[in-house]
Amino acid sequence: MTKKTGGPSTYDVAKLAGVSQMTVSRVMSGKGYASENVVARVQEAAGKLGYVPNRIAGALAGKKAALVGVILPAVSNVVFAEVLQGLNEGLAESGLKPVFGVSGYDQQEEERLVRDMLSWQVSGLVLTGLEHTAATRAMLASHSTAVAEVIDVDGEPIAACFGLSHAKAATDMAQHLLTKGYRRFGYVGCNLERDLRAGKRRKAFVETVVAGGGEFVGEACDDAPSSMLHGRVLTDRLMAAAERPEAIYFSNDDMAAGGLMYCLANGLRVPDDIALASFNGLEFLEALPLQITTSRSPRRKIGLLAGHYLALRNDGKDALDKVELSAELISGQTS
Amino acid sequence: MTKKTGGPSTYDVAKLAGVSQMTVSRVMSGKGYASENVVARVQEAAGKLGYVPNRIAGALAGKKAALVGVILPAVSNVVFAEVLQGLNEGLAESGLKPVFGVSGYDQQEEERLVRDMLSWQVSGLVLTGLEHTAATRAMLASHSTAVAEVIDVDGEPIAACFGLSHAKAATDMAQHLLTKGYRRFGYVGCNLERDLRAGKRRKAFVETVVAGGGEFVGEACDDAPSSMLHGRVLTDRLMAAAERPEAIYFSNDDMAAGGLMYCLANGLRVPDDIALASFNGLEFLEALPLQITTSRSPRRKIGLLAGHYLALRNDGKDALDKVELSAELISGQTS
DNA sequence: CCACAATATGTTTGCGCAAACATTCGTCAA
DNA sequence: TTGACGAATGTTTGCGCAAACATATTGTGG
Repeated sequence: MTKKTGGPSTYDVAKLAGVSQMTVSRVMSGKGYASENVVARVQEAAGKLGYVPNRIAGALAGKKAALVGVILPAVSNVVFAEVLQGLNEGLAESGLKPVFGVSGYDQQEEERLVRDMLSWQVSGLVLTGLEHTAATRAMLASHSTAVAEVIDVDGEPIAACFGLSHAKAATDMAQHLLTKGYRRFGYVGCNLERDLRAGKRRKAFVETVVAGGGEFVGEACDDAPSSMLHGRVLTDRLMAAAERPEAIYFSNDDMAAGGLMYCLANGLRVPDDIALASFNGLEFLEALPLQITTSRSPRRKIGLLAGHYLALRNDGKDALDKVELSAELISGQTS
Repeated sequence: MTKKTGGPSTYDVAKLAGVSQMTVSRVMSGKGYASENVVARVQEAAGKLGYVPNRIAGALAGKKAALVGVILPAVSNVVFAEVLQGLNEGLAESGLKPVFGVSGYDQQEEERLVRDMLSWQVSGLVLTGLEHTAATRAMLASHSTAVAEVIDVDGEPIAACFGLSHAKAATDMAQHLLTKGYRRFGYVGCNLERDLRAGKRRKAFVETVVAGGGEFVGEACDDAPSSMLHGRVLTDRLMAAAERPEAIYFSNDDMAAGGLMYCLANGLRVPDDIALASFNGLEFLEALPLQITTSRSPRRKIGLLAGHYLALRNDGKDALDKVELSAELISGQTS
């Protein structure tokens, strides 16, 4: 008798097809033997009843769910959407299904989400960055779930790690701008307290320009989430200061695009009056009137590697668990 | 004995705390009575063992999972990120956890995802738009899961529906442009085959301008996903045609921003040479050198309403199940 | 000081499935 | 003809939890 639990079960299908529940289970999963006759009868019965297997029960019986938990700081950012896309591709063959959580760049929230994911018995977990609360690390240590940390490699990974050195990307950019002859630098960014990768880039950038004989003359930052509008406002603020920089490094492309809009709207010549550089290399930059100098992060590739890793680990196989990719510096028209 | 199943169970905690499994269950869920002494002992034991409740088992025993499935066409689009944000807020109190799937604007994929979500026994489902395959509708009809369709209201909802009339938004915009004196119109869009809302806007726009004495002189469309870059390229294509429009309606803000970039880069005066209008009212428009005329869609509100609805339904309560919100026309500097 | 409620705990049961272990049947080589 | 093996199916069991149903153990008013 079909309970109010969400639909027919193997019991109902079995009765209708005149076979045992186990046979239904076998036909549905395609594992084990079944005669063509029985397969046909079971499938017909299942179709007639609108049977959908209960994976909750399947996961409980099989002791693990074909789920991977993915915890991202934000979804409004295309960067993470692209990581996700790569992950989906990397996972596609494996039957693993990604389940998302959004931490809002908050380690406490991340901890909550990790606990949640573990409680769903996920067979793999994707985390952003290498910084987590002690409790998060403890939980992960005591569970055997495979963990892949993505985006960043500057730190101590828990286990597998796929990303790039943000410090290096910023250092390269600083070097590039120094080589171009710029000496007086500014920085525009936001969400630095929470977006640790952006913080690492800022730090490396400042250190490199100073070490290279440049001068760091000022910055405009705040804690709001990054956006084009914010980039425009903060660039305005920075340029209003007594000492104007010759070149500005932005926390990311959105902010830099806002900076460019500020320049366009205020008649500043780029790069003669002010040079602009940023990080990510998102596609929308190509739509702007000037190509912004930036570093392209291998976002899709990162997701793909993480997906492959978790798929292999799920099959009990070992897999390449540390890959440092590099960001490609794109010299545009704004520097 | 802790099996290799992913950690300690209530059994282990119970033994360590010297109580029954049921008492552990009660302490963990906070339901039912428990003395302070026992609560403390159980929590200590749970902490010591790193116990994380197995919600798979809980869901099976309780006959339903505290999950809501959310199927969106894309995550790279801020629109959906904002809907998601509202949904999270609407769901926050309820203990329901959203699980996402991305359909890529493909109804077949949506069908697969719905099946998947149902197999996880979700207690609610959020779908985008009102168009689904027959099989999807059949599945939903035979399961008792609450369903909320969001974004669009132009059609026959399965059950609950929270969104806006895209036809009306486009009609309003057409009227607005007619009132402003424009008579020769063009359209730039993409992904129309799949993004049915965009298609509805286009159709209503064309009909309204023609009915209002205007002329529809041409359009540039293709099947790629929408992006600023694409908007720029397609605007170029449209403007290269023999008969140039006085005003262009874009499928959305990204495309329109691309159009604006085209104009800036090619020295076209906006709105004198060409007027631009679009749909969504995303924040990034405020960063652009000119405010683009657009309609603001109540994205967060839509998510919030859907979240509240599903939370109430999950508690067995009835809830407001149809809300048509309206898009606010924002008259910018590009028309 | 008892009756009865409120509180505090324990025991049994079953959710739906699949692993593990039977059992039946047919086929083919010896 | 037999028996041995694989193919095809059935039966039993338990995953971890929580609902349902006991059974103590307190406290409180009459």
